[in-house]
Amino acid sequence: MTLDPLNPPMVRPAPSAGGASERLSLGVAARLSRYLQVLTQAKKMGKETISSQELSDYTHVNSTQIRRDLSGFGKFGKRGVGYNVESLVSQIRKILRTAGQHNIALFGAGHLGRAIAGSDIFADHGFRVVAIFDVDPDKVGLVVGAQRVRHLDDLHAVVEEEDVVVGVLAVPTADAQGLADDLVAAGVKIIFNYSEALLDVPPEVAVHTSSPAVDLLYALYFHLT
Amino acid sequence: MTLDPLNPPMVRPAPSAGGASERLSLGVAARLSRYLQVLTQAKKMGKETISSQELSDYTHVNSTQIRRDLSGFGKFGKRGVGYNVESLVSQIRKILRTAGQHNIALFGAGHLGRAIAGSDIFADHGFRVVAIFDVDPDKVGLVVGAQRVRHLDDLHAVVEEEDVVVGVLAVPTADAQGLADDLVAAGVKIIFNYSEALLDVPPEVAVHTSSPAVDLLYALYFHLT
DNA sequence: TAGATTGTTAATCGATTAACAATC
DNA sequence: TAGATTGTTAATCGATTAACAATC
Repeated sequence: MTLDPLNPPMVRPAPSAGGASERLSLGVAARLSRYLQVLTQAKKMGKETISSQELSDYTHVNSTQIRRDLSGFGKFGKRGVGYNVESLVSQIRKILRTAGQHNIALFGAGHLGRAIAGSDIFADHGFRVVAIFDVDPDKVGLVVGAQRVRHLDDLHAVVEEEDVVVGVLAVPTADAQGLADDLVAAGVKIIFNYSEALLDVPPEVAVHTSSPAVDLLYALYFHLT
Repeated sequence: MTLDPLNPPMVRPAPSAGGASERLSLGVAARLSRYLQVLTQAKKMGKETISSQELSDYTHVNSTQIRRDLSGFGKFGKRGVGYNVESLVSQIRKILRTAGQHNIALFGAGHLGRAIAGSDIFADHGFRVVAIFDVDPDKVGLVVGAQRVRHLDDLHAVVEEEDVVVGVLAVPTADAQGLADDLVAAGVKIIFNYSEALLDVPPEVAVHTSSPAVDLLYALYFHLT
């Protein structure tokens, strides 16, 4: 990336959070999120500092690029030492503007839904499951994780009252599109899809589909060749 | 809204063997895998042809790039019509050299393990769960999906007899590194990690860590800005 | 034919890397 | 100091895109 002042780089230094800066490029935002994952776990394990080389070992992003991604926003590291894990976590959270608490509505109280509700993989990054829904009336009322399973009729009220920003679909493929429609109608703009369905949603809604098999195919290709 | 910039999977490519045919670049292999996911589902839904624009809508990969990725390997499309779904699936499988059957050993018979064993998300792409392991002696012997849960002592024998190429870790974070070590010792070269652990493995072993929270952070960034 | 969509080119943009001075 | 690691530059390589002729 050039530093030509006439051509503002995509990654513009964000002067001490709060100042409006340009939107990050897709690649930078994706990489910063990845660094955050590793840093969060490293912090849990009691690691206090981490070098760009160590981050590279875990993320498979080139270490020069890591330093470059970070130095665009400030001088977070100490030469000869590395980066302070805890402070880097909060710096990146600030850059990504995802420092707060974000509420999730979970759909599906089957095995996958229970696994998600019982995991802290979301909680560690500030996401909280505030409601669990299931279409099966037999499951409504059961307690899963810290939540009682609710009926779909409550969706609109819950989204409004709890400020739900993400809907997670842990349901059979056949049910996914209908629930996506409900979420869109309730005003939720981000859908995380664990089913295999190809969801059709309005352009302003973001869908992320989990695809472990795709990741495996990819890994396999490099293993076989 | 564009969601995924093709999150480069966290995979460590095995060191390239001598010369041989040109290996696909990381990006091309990742994108082809994604096309395969959409095509597989489109095929299930009875779709016979698909245009690069439709593929783009579902993968968020630019349609020109899709045509370019594909045309590098042959003229698979019909102008004015699009691509035949079924034939494109088999062409891409050939390109990725993952057309056969690949055997998986699954670790963890908890909610996540059961969800995986009961899903056809892997089966649709030629991956078959041939064994389930759990460290909990109380779970050994239970039937999950089509498998009886086994004791870890059987690992070496199963890997050899069943030609296991992938180990999937659906276990608590604290157990993941130990099992990764066992898998490496048994000769498995690809590990799919659903825990939060940062796994240390030899360079020839590929680790993919599932990180839904990272994907959500990324989606959230573009939602908020 | 008319409309749609592929295959391909050329230009631009972003990622990657080696190298190294700065400095902890 | 000596060793380590950041921050930064400059050069290269590969990815991405708009545009459009070819053609179904």
